[in-house]
Amino acid sequence: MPRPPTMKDVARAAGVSVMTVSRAMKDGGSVSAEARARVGAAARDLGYVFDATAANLRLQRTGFIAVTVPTLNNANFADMVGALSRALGAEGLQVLLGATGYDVAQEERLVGQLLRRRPEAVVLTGGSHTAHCRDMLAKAAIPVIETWDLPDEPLGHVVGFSNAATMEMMVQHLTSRGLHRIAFVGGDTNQDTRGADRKRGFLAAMARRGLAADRLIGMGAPPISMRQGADAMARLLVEMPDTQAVICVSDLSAFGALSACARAGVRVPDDMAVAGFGAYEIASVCVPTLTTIDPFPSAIGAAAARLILARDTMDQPFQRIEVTPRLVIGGSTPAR
Amino acid sequence: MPRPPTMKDVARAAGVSVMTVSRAMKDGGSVSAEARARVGAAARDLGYVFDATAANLRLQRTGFIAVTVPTLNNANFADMVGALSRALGAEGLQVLLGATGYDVAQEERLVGQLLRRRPEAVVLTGGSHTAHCRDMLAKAAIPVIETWDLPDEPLGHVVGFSNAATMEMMVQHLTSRGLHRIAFVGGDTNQDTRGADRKRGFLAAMARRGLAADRLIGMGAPPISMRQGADAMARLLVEMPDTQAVICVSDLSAFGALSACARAGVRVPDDMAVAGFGAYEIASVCVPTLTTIDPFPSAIGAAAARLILARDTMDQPFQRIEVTPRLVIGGSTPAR
DNA sequence: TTGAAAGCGCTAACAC
DNA sequence: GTGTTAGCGCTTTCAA
Repeated sequence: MPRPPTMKDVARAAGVSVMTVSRAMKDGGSVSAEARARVGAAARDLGYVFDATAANLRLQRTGFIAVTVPTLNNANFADMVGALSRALGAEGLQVLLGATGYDVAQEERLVGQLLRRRPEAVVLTGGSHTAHCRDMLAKAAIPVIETWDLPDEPLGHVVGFSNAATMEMMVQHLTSRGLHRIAFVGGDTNQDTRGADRKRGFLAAMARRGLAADRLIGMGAPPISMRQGADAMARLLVEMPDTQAVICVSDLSAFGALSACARAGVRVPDDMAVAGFGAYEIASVCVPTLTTIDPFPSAIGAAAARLILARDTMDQPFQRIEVTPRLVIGGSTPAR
Repeated sequence: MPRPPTMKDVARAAGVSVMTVSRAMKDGGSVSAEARARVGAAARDLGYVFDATAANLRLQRTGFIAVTVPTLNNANFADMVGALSRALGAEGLQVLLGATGYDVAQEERLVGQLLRRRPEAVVLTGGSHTAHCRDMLAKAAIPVIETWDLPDEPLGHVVGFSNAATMEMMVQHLTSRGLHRIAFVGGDTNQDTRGADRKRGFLAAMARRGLAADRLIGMGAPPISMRQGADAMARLLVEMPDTQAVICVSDLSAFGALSACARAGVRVPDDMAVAGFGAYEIASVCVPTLTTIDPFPSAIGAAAARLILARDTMDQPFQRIEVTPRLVIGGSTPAR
């Protein structure tokens, strides 16, 4: 298998020096129209493909932005990455994506791998990381952006929101409808730190109102699936049948809960109110529609992209951008 | 901002040559235990991070596998990429991911960008590409794997299935239940070529049985959303109320159709049968569960990974691996 | 406008 | 076991 042609090959074919080829590959280079044409023709003939690796080494700029998400298989994270990727791609930057599986140890490994590629910035989901991971990121001396969270001790920039505060909004909504016996369905590990934050927010919001927050259904390790949401609701209907409302850690589990109600002949919202998180498409299509929280994933991605693209002009101060989530009231909680 | 430390810096600090550092960074290198320890300590002190870019240039191996999908925001593609990424990551290969937006022109641009990174193989979704895209891939002289399809003129390896044939399975299922007035809901462009293939397969299957296939609802450009599925069903109920069954291009639109039936008081499957494609989680959770086709996305990803990892040992012949989809009968079509 | 030389950080090959 | 040399493909710098 012959090795792919290099600039040297193109130069020889075009009868010019490699430098002229290099200049001709760029837009602005000062090259005579004739030389440029000859180079273009030679490159086409040879099937020349520019080698970004070599250019990166010389320029000490890779054009990579490392991004970690808990999982690819989640519309919220996919939306964020999509928005980020589009905005960065327009400026010639490329996303280098990795999934942590909701596990800080795997995040640490992943970040280590990604840093070897010399990314120009790192975008992380969440604000919880191992000590070694924090250390690596600090030493990398590149912009770090934590998202989907408002960490107390951020590594750098932050684009996020308070997961706990969203539950205050939701509990407020439910109690305003006269519902007080409220359950929470989520994971029973702290692996999904944002989910755990929402559970904490739920507990705090209930405590603030003097309501008992002892209806907690833990469904194992994240991500909590639709099926697990359905199972949780089935358990709840048996074990705590006087429950009036259920807040689920995500719309996916909330939809599962909704389905379990449908199967059990429990009317939503009359017999049971159901709320989710995430404003996934399903929330606006299912019957009844789901009351949920929209965290504006693509706004988070777009804001992160803006921070990255502005890194040269306004380098120093760490930004803390809050993207305020919105309560979306659907048919799964009672009308006023 | 100080430049990150290089092997030279580590070598100086450890009192050895760069070559010894290089050897100490690998597992197998022949380095004395003492030197290895000194290098390790120096590297830790300096916060040294191995520069994969430079090593790649020297080794002429990047460790990148380029992967294109229509969109990240799709559980089927996310599953495929996840399986691929896990299998490749275990061997030190990294996925370089890009989204085409269901657009061959954008795929062409994307492939051009990705090839500049010198990937060691390319995994594409689908078998339709622009002429220039095919040309670039042919000239790149690296393994190319097309997935989710069985192209007539593949570029290289293939891991997929016949989208058209899945619709034969589905039409067979519906007619065996005595349903003959069957509609198809999908896009009305050819951008989603796999969706278009399924529509062709539907038309052929109907023709084969002498059934009229004139109940086609086109909902615009892909991806067809849950909402569009709901809108399509709403239209169908008005415009062709005697329709007995609807096949939707994906489970997402099928779920939308299901919701529209629920809203309209149409009983599924008694008054209307609904079928989807993809075996998304929602299909097994919604009420009733959806009859669908499981294309085994992670099997596709795993098979592609195997082809890539075996590229050295069994280089030449192009493989054509069929991952046979399975009909999953749910409650949205009538029991026998 | 064009070219020659030097070097980005790393490693294969070959000394010793 | 360790060091020296050369060079991967590109671009900056400087000279013509």
